[in-house]
Amino acid sequence: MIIGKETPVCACSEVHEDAIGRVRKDELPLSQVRGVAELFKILGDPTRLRLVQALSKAEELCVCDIALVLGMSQSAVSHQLAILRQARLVKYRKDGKVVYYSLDDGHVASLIAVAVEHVSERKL
Amino acid sequence: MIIGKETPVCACSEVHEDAIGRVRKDELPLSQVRGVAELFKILGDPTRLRLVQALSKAEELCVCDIALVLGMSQSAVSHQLAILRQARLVKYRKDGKVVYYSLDDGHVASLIAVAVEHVSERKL
DNA sequence: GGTATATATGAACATATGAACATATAATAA
DNA sequence: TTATTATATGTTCATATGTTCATATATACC
Repeated sequence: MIIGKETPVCACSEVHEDAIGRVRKDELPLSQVRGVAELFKILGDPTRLRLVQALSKAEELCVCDIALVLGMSQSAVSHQLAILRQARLVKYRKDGKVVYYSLDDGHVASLIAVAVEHVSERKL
Repeated sequence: MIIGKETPVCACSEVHEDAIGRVRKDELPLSQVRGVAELFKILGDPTRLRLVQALSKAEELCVCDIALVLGMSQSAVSHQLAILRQARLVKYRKDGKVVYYSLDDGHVASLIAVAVEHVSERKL
């Protein structure tokens, strides 16, 4: 097996140069790959997915609302919101003691829509 | 804090009934939420993302090709392919000793495209 | 000031995850 | 048959993750 471009580790002869060339032509820069992977990873948790989904339906929700809708503790919700905040998937607005969260971007909702469609269309 | 619909755990009075009602109206069934989350989770790893991305550029690639392009060991590639297979994101075709993998579905490629767009458009 | 409420954060814990290594399977060739 | 090649799988290990509990911060009210 050949690791990377230089180090020969195996004698794998089944290499398809043309296909490999096509793939190498438009590889995403690693920074983008990492960014995209992180986005998917964040959405790859049922709790956060439901949270984002809830926010996409309501204009905005306070932490208390979210905890109620998702049936989770305030602490758990707050932790997840912190993660979504760091990834800038949500934005927030403070009104007195209450903090209202909303989606920061429409892209995320459409991402989920495409994913739902894909999952729904699966033939068993 | 109120957990679920019944159990009062806190005296949170900042509940917005109307917004909550709207959210509850079209909640995704849990099975779909899980399915979508799993899809995102699988794509939420830089290695697998690069793998899928590579497959979306080439028609098909053998395991050896993938290992070469991604600079990984055959074993690591095979493990990741097993995960993608289980999730039915890829399909394969055997030709003698060689196994050729390809994307099972165009949706996945477009999912990634949307995500790339989202990540790219981020203002710093 | 002090108290209550809404949210945030830190620590601890159990579980999940990805990589590395060794080994197993399957197919071809000799 | 044995040897070789391409791929698959099992195991181990270090690390990451989500939740819970306890506590901290911030704002409003008395």
